[in-house]
Amino acid sequence: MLEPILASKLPAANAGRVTMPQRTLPVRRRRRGDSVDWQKIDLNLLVVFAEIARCGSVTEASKALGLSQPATSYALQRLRNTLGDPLFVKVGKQMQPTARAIAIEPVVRELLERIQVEVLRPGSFDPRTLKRCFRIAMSDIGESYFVPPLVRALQENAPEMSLQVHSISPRQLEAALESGEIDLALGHHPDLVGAGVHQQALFTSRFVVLSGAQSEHKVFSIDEFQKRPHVDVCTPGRNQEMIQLHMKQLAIPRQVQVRVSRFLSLPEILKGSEFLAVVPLEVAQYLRRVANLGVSELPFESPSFRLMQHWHSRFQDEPALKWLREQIRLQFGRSD
DNA sequence: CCAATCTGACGTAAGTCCCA
DNA sequence: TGGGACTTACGTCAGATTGG
Repeated sequence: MLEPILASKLPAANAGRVTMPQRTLPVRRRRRGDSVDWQKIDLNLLVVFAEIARCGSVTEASKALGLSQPATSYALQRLRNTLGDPLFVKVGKQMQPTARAIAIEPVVRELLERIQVEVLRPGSFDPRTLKRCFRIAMSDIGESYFVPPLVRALQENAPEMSLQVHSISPRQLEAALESGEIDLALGHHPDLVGAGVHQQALFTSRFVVLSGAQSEHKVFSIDEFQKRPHVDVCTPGRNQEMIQLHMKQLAIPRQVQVRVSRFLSLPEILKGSEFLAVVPLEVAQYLRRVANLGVSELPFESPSFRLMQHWHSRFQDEPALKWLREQIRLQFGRSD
Protein backbone atom coordinates (compact mmCIF):
# COMPACT_ATOMS: atom_id res chain seq x y z
CA MET A 1 0.00 0.00 0.00
CA LEU A 2 1.09 3.55 -0.54
CA GLU A 3 2.23 5.48 2.44
CA PRO A 4 -0.63 7.68 3.56
CA ILE A 5 0.04 11.29 2.68
CA LEU A 6 -0.94 12.47 6.12
CA ALA A 7 0.25 11.47 9.53
CA SER A 8 -3.16 10.25 10.47
CA LYS A 9 -2.78 7.36 12.83
CA LEU A 10 -5.62 8.02 15.18
CA PRO A 11 -5.97 7.89 18.88
CA ALA A 12 -8.02 4.80 19.68
CA ALA A 13 -10.66 6.92 21.36
CA ASN A 14 -11.50 8.49 18.04
CA ALA A 15 -13.18 5.28 16.91
CA GLY A 16 -11.39 5.19 13.61
CA ARG A 17 -12.54 8.56 12.34
CA VAL A 18 -9.99 11.15 11.62
CA THR A 19 -9.67 14.73 12.55
CA MET A 20 -9.25 16.60 9.33
CA PRO A 21 -5.67 17.61 8.74
CA GLN A 22 -4.47 21.00 7.57
CA ARG A 23 -5.83 21.91 4.14
CA THR A 24 -2.44 22.27 2.58
CA LEU A 25 -1.48 18.69 2.03
CA PRO A 26 2.09 17.84 2.98
CA VAL A 27 2.95 16.06 -0.22
CA ARG A 28 6.14 14.04 -0.25
CA ARG A 29 8.54 15.97 -2.49
CA ARG A 30 10.35 14.08 -5.17
CA ARG A 31 14.05 14.87 -5.07
CA ARG A 32 15.97 15.80 -8.20
CA GLY A 33 17.42 12.64 -9.60
CA ASP A 34 14.88 10.34 -7.98
CA SER A 35 13.94 7.70 -10.48
CA VAL A 36 10.29 7.23 -11.35
CA ASP A 37 8.68 4.24 -9.70
CA TRP A 38 6.89 2.76 -12.70
CA GLN A 39 5.15 0.25 -10.46
CA LYS A 40 3.22 3.10 -8.85
CA ILE A 41 2.32 5.04 -11.97
CA ASP A 42 -0.91 4.11 -13.64
CA LEU A 43 -2.16 5.69 -16.86
CA ASN A 44 -5.62 5.84 -15.33
CA LEU A 45 -4.22 8.41 -12.93
CA LEU A 46 -3.48 10.65 -15.91
CA VAL A 47 -7.05 10.18 -17.12
CA VAL A 48 -8.25 11.26 -13.67
CA PHE A 49 -5.84 14.20 -13.75
CA ALA A 50 -7.09 15.37 -17.15
CA GLU A 51 -10.71 15.10 -16.04
CA ILE A 52 -10.15 17.05 -12.81
CA ALA A 53 -8.27 19.70 -14.80
CA ARG A 54 -11.17 19.89 -17.25
CA CYS A 55 -13.92 20.05 -14.60
CA GLY A 56 -12.10 21.97 -11.88
CA SER A 57 -13.78 19.63 -9.43
CA VAL A 58 -13.08 16.16 -8.06
CA THR A 59 -16.80 15.49 -7.71
CA GLU A 60 -17.60 16.47 -11.31
CA ALA A 61 -14.60 14.50 -12.55
CA SER A 62 -15.76 11.42 -10.63
CA LYS A 63 -19.19 11.64 -12.31
CA ALA A 64 -17.58 11.94 -15.73
CA LEU A 65 -15.26 9.02 -15.00
CA GLY A 66 -17.98 6.79 -13.55
CA LEU A 67 -16.13 6.46 -10.22
CA SER A 68 -17.19 7.38 -6.76
CA GLN A 69 -15.94 10.69 -5.50
CA PRO A 70 -13.61 9.10 -2.89
CA ALA A 71 -12.12 6.78 -5.49
CA THR A 72 -11.32 9.81 -7.65
CA SER A 73 -9.86 11.60 -4.65
CA TYR A 74 -7.75 8.53 -3.85
CA ALA A 75 -6.51 8.42 -7.45
CA LEU A 76 -5.54 12.08 -7.14
CA GLN A 77 -3.72 11.28 -3.91
CA ARG A 78 -1.68 8.55 -5.61
CA LEU A 79 -0.78 10.87 -8.46
CA ARG A 80 0.22 13.56 -5.96
CA ASN A 81 2.57 11.10 -4.29
CA THR A 82 3.97 9.92 -7.60
CA LEU A 83 4.63 13.42 -8.92
CA GLY A 84 5.49 15.04 -5.60
CA ASP A 85 3.15 17.97 -6.14
CA PRO A 86 -0.35 18.78 -4.81
CA LEU A 87 -1.47 19.33 -8.44
CA PHE A 88 -4.80 20.89 -7.38
CA VAL A 89 -5.57 23.03 -4.36
CA LYS A 90 -8.98 23.99 -3.17
CA VAL A 91 -9.71 27.68 -3.70
CA GLY A 92 -13.25 28.45 -2.72
CA LYS A 93 -15.41 25.83 -4.40
CA GLN A 94 -12.94 25.16 -7.18
CA MET A 95 -9.92 22.89 -7.38
CA GLN A 96 -7.32 25.22 -8.87
CA PRO A 97 -4.33 23.70 -10.67
CA THR A 98 -0.86 24.34 -9.30
CA ALA A 99 1.88 25.68 -11.59
CA ARG A 100 3.07 22.11 -12.10
CA ALA A 101 -0.43 20.95 -13.06
CA ILE A 102 -0.77 23.84 -15.52
CA ALA A 103 2.60 22.92 -17.01
CA ILE A 104 1.88 19.22 -17.47
CA GLU A 105 -1.76 19.43 -18.53
CA PRO A 106 -1.12 19.92 -22.29
CA VAL A 107 1.46 17.14 -22.21
CA VAL A 108 -0.95 14.77 -20.47
CA ARG A 109 -3.73 15.63 -22.93
CA GLU A 110 -1.48 15.05 -25.91
CA LEU A 111 -0.27 11.76 -24.44
CA LEU A 112 -3.80 10.51 -23.86
CA GLU A 113 -4.84 11.61 -27.34
CA ARG A 114 -1.86 9.81 -28.88
CA ILE A 115 -2.51 6.68 -26.87
CA GLN A 116 -6.10 6.72 -28.05
CA VAL A 117 -5.13 7.21 -31.68
CA GLU A 118 -1.87 5.31 -31.97
CA VAL A 119 -2.11 2.59 -29.36
CA LEU A 120 -5.76 1.76 -28.94
CA ARG A 121 -7.07 2.35 -32.46
CA PRO A 122 -4.43 1.14 -34.92
CA GLY A 123 -5.36 -1.85 -36.92
CA SER A 124 -8.99 -0.90 -36.79
CA PHE A 125 -8.58 1.65 -39.61
CA ASP A 126 -10.39 0.62 -42.75
CA PRO A 127 -11.10 3.37 -45.31
CA ARG A 128 -14.04 1.37 -46.69
CA THR A 129 -15.97 1.40 -43.43
CA LEU A 130 -14.67 4.38 -41.46
CA LYS A 131 -17.09 7.29 -41.14
CA ARG A 132 -15.21 10.55 -41.01
CA CYS A 133 -15.41 14.07 -42.34
CA PHE A 134 -12.16 15.55 -43.67
CA ARG A 135 -11.84 19.34 -43.39
CA ILE A 136 -9.47 20.88 -45.90
CA ALA A 137 -8.59 24.54 -46.41
CA MET A 138 -8.07 25.76 -49.96
CA SER A 139 -8.85 28.70 -52.24
CA ASP A 140 -11.95 28.95 -54.45
CA ILE A 141 -10.04 27.85 -57.51
CA GLY A 142 -8.21 25.24 -55.46
CA GLU A 143 -11.61 23.78 -54.77
CA SER A 144 -12.28 23.44 -58.50
CA TYR A 145 -8.89 21.89 -59.11
CA PHE A 146 -8.40 19.58 -56.11
CA VAL A 147 -11.90 18.55 -55.08
CA PRO A 148 -13.29 16.67 -58.13
CA PRO A 149 -10.46 14.05 -58.32
CA LEU A 150 -10.49 13.80 -54.53
CA VAL A 151 -14.23 13.17 -54.40
CA ARG A 152 -13.85 10.43 -57.03
CA ALA A 153 -11.07 8.81 -54.94
CA LEU A 154 -13.23 8.97 -51.82
CA GLN A 155 -16.26 7.50 -53.58
CA GLU A 156 -14.15 4.69 -54.91
CA ASN A 157 -12.13 3.81 -51.79
CA ALA A 158 -13.87 5.36 -48.82
CA PRO A 159 -17.61 5.72 -49.45
CA GLU A 160 -18.40 6.50 -45.79
CA MET A 161 -16.03 9.48 -45.65
CA SER A 162 -17.04 13.02 -46.49
CA LEU A 163 -15.27 16.23 -47.38
CA GLN A 164 -15.69 19.81 -46.16
CA VAL A 165 -13.78 22.62 -47.86
CA HIS A 166 -12.98 25.70 -45.79
CA SER A 167 -11.81 29.09 -46.96
CA ILE A 168 -9.35 30.34 -44.34
CA SER A 169 -7.03 33.31 -44.61
CA PRO A 170 -3.30 32.42 -44.73
CA ARG A 171 -2.71 34.18 -41.40
CA GLN A 172 -5.19 31.95 -39.61
CA LEU A 173 -4.14 28.69 -41.22
CA GLU A 174 -1.54 27.64 -38.67
CA ALA A 175 -3.91 28.14 -35.73
CA ALA A 176 -6.67 26.29 -37.59
CA LEU A 177 -4.35 23.35 -38.26
CA GLU A 178 -3.12 23.30 -34.68
CA SER A 179 -6.59 23.42 -33.13
CA GLY A 180 -7.85 20.68 -35.43
CA GLU A 181 -10.41 23.04 -36.97
CA ILE A 182 -9.03 21.81 -40.28
CA ASP A 183 -7.15 18.59 -41.04
CA LEU A 184 -5.15 19.80 -44.01
CA ALA A 185 -4.29 22.93 -46.00
CA LEU A 186 -3.68 22.68 -49.74
CA GLY A 187 -2.05 25.38 -51.83
CA HIS A 188 0.92 27.71 -51.96
CA HIS A 189 1.55 28.85 -48.39
CA PRO A 190 5.23 29.86 -48.01
CA ASP A 191 4.44 31.42 -44.61
CA LEU A 192 3.13 28.18 -43.19
CA VAL A 193 6.38 26.99 -41.67
CA GLY A 194 5.57 26.92 -37.93
CA ALA A 195 7.34 24.44 -35.68
CA GLY A 196 4.41 22.03 -35.54
CA VAL A 197 3.49 22.18 -39.23
CA HIS A 198 4.52 19.40 -41.61
CA GLN A 199 4.44 19.84 -45.35
CA GLN A 200 4.77 17.82 -48.51
CA ALA A 201 5.37 19.30 -51.96
CA LEU A 202 2.93 18.08 -54.59
CA PHE A 203 4.07 19.89 -57.72
CA THR A 204 5.69 23.09 -59.00
CA SER A 205 3.66 25.53 -61.02
CA ARG A 206 4.15 28.80 -62.90
CA PHE A 207 2.11 31.71 -64.23
CA VAL A 208 0.54 32.14 -67.66
CA VAL A 209 -1.66 34.70 -69.43
CA LEU A 210 -5.39 34.20 -69.66
CA SER A 211 -7.32 36.00 -72.41
CA GLY A 212 -10.85 36.20 -73.74
CA ALA A 213 -10.67 34.03 -76.85
CA GLN A 214 -9.59 30.39 -76.92
CA SER A 215 -8.19 30.96 -80.39
CA GLU A 216 -5.71 33.38 -78.88
CA HIS A 217 -2.97 30.79 -78.35
CA LYS A 218 0.00 32.96 -79.03
CA VAL A 219 2.90 34.27 -77.06
CA PHE A 220 2.22 37.93 -76.40
CA SER A 221 4.95 40.43 -77.14
CA ILE A 222 5.94 42.49 -74.15
CA ASP A 223 4.48 45.53 -75.93
CA GLU A 224 1.09 43.99 -76.47
CA PHE A 225 1.11 42.54 -72.94
CA GLN A 226 1.63 46.04 -71.58
CA LYS A 227 -0.77 47.76 -74.00
CA ARG A 228 -3.78 45.51 -73.22
CA PRO A 229 -5.91 46.25 -70.11
CA HIS A 230 -5.42 43.82 -67.19
CA VAL A 231 -7.59 42.22 -64.54
CA ASP A 232 -5.75 41.51 -61.29
CA VAL A 233 -7.01 38.84 -58.95
CA CYS A 234 -6.36 39.78 -55.33
CA THR A 235 -7.04 36.52 -53.50
CA PRO A 236 -5.89 36.07 -49.90
CA GLY A 237 -3.31 33.56 -51.18
CA ARG A 238 0.37 34.32 -51.69
CA ASN A 239 0.95 33.46 -55.35
CA GLN A 240 -0.90 36.47 -56.80
CA GLU A 241 1.20 38.73 -54.57
CA MET A 242 4.26 36.91 -55.89
CA ILE A 243 3.57 37.55 -59.59
CA GLN A 244 2.55 41.16 -59.01
CA LEU A 245 5.81 41.78 -57.13
CA HIS A 246 7.77 39.95 -59.84
CA MET A 247 6.40 42.21 -62.60
CA LYS A 248 7.11 45.25 -60.47
CA GLN A 249 10.72 44.15 -60.02
CA LEU A 250 11.08 43.58 -63.79
CA ALA A 251 9.66 47.10 -64.33
CA ILE A 252 6.81 45.89 -66.49
CA PRO A 253 4.06 48.48 -66.11
CA ARG A 254 0.54 47.31 -66.91
CA GLN A 255 -2.83 48.98 -67.12
CA VAL A 256 -4.72 47.26 -64.31
CA GLN A 257 -8.28 48.40 -64.91
CA VAL A 258 -10.10 45.84 -62.76
CA ARG A 259 -9.29 44.15 -59.49
CA VAL A 260 -11.38 41.16 -58.39
CA SER A 261 -11.20 38.92 -55.35
CA ARG A 262 -11.91 35.57 -57.03
CA PHE A 263 -10.55 33.69 -60.02
CA LEU A 264 -14.08 32.57 -60.82
CA SER A 265 -14.99 36.17 -61.72
CA LEU A 266 -12.54 36.09 -64.64
CA PRO A 267 -14.53 34.26 -67.37
CA GLU A 268 -17.35 36.80 -67.62
CA ILE A 269 -14.90 39.72 -67.60
CA LEU A 270 -12.44 38.26 -70.10
CA LYS A 271 -14.87 36.75 -72.60
CA GLY A 272 -14.98 38.82 -75.80
CA SER A 273 -12.90 41.59 -74.25
CA GLU A 274 -9.34 42.86 -74.62
CA PHE A 275 -8.60 42.11 -70.96
CA LEU A 276 -5.69 39.86 -69.91
CA ALA A 277 -5.11 38.21 -66.54
CA VAL A 278 -1.95 36.61 -65.19
CA VAL A 279 -2.86 33.48 -63.25
CA PRO A 280 -1.35 30.15 -62.14
CA LEU A 281 -1.19 27.51 -64.87
CA GLU A 282 -3.69 25.17 -63.17
CA VAL A 283 -6.20 28.01 -62.83
CA ALA A 284 -5.79 28.86 -66.51
CA GLN A 285 -6.20 25.23 -67.57
CA TYR A 286 -9.36 24.93 -65.51
CA LEU A 287 -10.88 28.16 -66.89
CA ARG A 288 -9.94 27.24 -70.46
CA ARG A 289 -11.78 23.94 -69.98
CA VAL A 290 -14.96 25.39 -68.44
CA ALA A 291 -15.11 28.80 -70.16
CA ASN A 292 -13.20 28.49 -73.44
CA LEU A 293 -10.61 31.07 -72.49
CA GLY A 294 -7.25 31.46 -74.18
CA VAL A 295 -4.01 30.48 -72.42
CA SER A 296 -0.59 31.84 -73.45
CA GLU A 297 2.91 31.92 -72.04
CA LEU A 298 4.12 35.12 -70.39
CA PRO A 299 6.37 37.37 -72.49
CA PHE A 300 8.98 37.10 -69.73
CA GLU A 301 10.24 34.30 -67.49
CA SER A 302 7.62 33.28 -64.93
CA PRO A 303 8.52 32.76 -61.30
CA SER A 304 7.67 29.27 -60.08
CA PHE A 305 5.99 28.24 -56.85
CA ARG A 306 5.31 24.96 -55.12
CA LEU A 307 1.88 23.63 -54.29
CA MET A 308 1.98 21.74 -51.01
CA GLN A 309 -0.17 19.95 -48.51
CA HIS A 310 0.30 21.10 -44.90
CA TRP A 311 -0.79 19.42 -41.67
CA HIS A 312 -0.06 19.69 -37.95
CA SER A 313 2.24 17.29 -36.11
CA ARG A 314 -0.59 16.49 -33.69
CA PHE A 315 -2.23 14.58 -36.53
CA GLN A 316 0.94 13.27 -38.15
CA ASP A 317 0.14 9.65 -37.29
CA GLU A 318 -3.62 9.59 -37.35
CA PRO A 319 -4.39 6.68 -39.70
CA ALA A 320 -7.31 8.34 -41.51
CA LEU A 321 -5.33 11.51 -42.19
CA LYS A 322 -2.29 9.53 -43.25
CA TRP A 323 -4.52 7.77 -45.73
CA LEU A 324 -5.99 11.08 -46.99
CA ARG A 325 -2.53 12.61 -47.47
CA GLU A 326 -1.44 9.57 -49.41
CA GLN A 327 -4.52 9.84 -51.65
CA ILE A 328 -3.70 13.49 -52.32
CA ARG A 329 -0.08 12.64 -53.06
CA LEU A 330 -1.19 9.93 -55.49
CA GLN A 331 -3.71 12.22 -57.19
CA PHE A 332 -1.69 15.41 -57.46
CA GLY A 333 1.92 14.64 -56.62
CA ARG A 334 4.35 14.75 -59.52
CA SER A 335 8.07 15.20 -59.68
CA ASP A 336 8.93 18.35 -61.63
C1' DC B 1 -2.19 -27.27 -9.06
C1' DC B 2 -4.38 -25.19 -5.34
C1' DA B 3 -4.91 -22.77 -1.12
C1' DA B 4 -3.06 -19.01 1.54
C1' DT B 5 -1.39 -14.55 1.49
C1' DC B 6 -0.46 -10.10 -0.35
C1' DT B 7 -1.53 -5.94 -2.84
C1' DG B 8 -4.14 -2.38 -4.48
C1' DA B 9 -8.49 -0.27 -5.91
C1' DC B 10 -13.08 0.88 -4.78
C1' DG B 11 -17.27 2.05 -1.92
C1' DT B 12 -19.26 3.52 2.47
C1' DA B 13 -19.43 6.37 6.27
C1' DA B 14 -18.05 10.21 8.51
C1' DG B 15 -15.05 14.32 9.66
C1' DT B 16 -13.47 18.93 8.17
C1' DC B 17 -13.38 23.13 5.60
C1' DC B 18 -15.33 26.94 3.25
C1' DC B 19 -18.73 29.88 1.35
C1' DA B 20 -23.21 31.93 0.86
C1' DT C 1 -25.48 27.56 9.97
C1' DG C 2 -26.38 24.43 6.32
C1' DG C 3 -24.81 22.43 2.24
C1' DG C 4 -21.34 21.30 -1.07
C1' DA C 5 -16.83 19.50 -1.74
C1' DC C 6 -12.74 17.12 -0.28
C1' DT C 7 -10.34 13.74 2.48
C1' DT C 8 -9.57 9.66 5.23
C1' DA C 9 -10.26 5.06 7.80
C1' DC C 10 -11.93 0.85 7.15
C1' DG C 11 -14.05 -3.18 4.96
C1' DT C 12 -14.46 -5.78 0.79
C1' DC C 13 -13.11 -7.84 -3.34
C1' DA C 14 -10.39 -9.33 -7.26
C1' DG C 15 -6.14 -10.42 -9.22
C1' DA C 16 -1.26 -11.63 -8.50
C1' DT C 17 2.17 -14.07 -6.01
C1' DT C 18 4.02 -17.62 -3.18
C1' DG C 19 4.73 -21.95 -1.03
C1' DG C 20 3.61 -26.67 -0.19
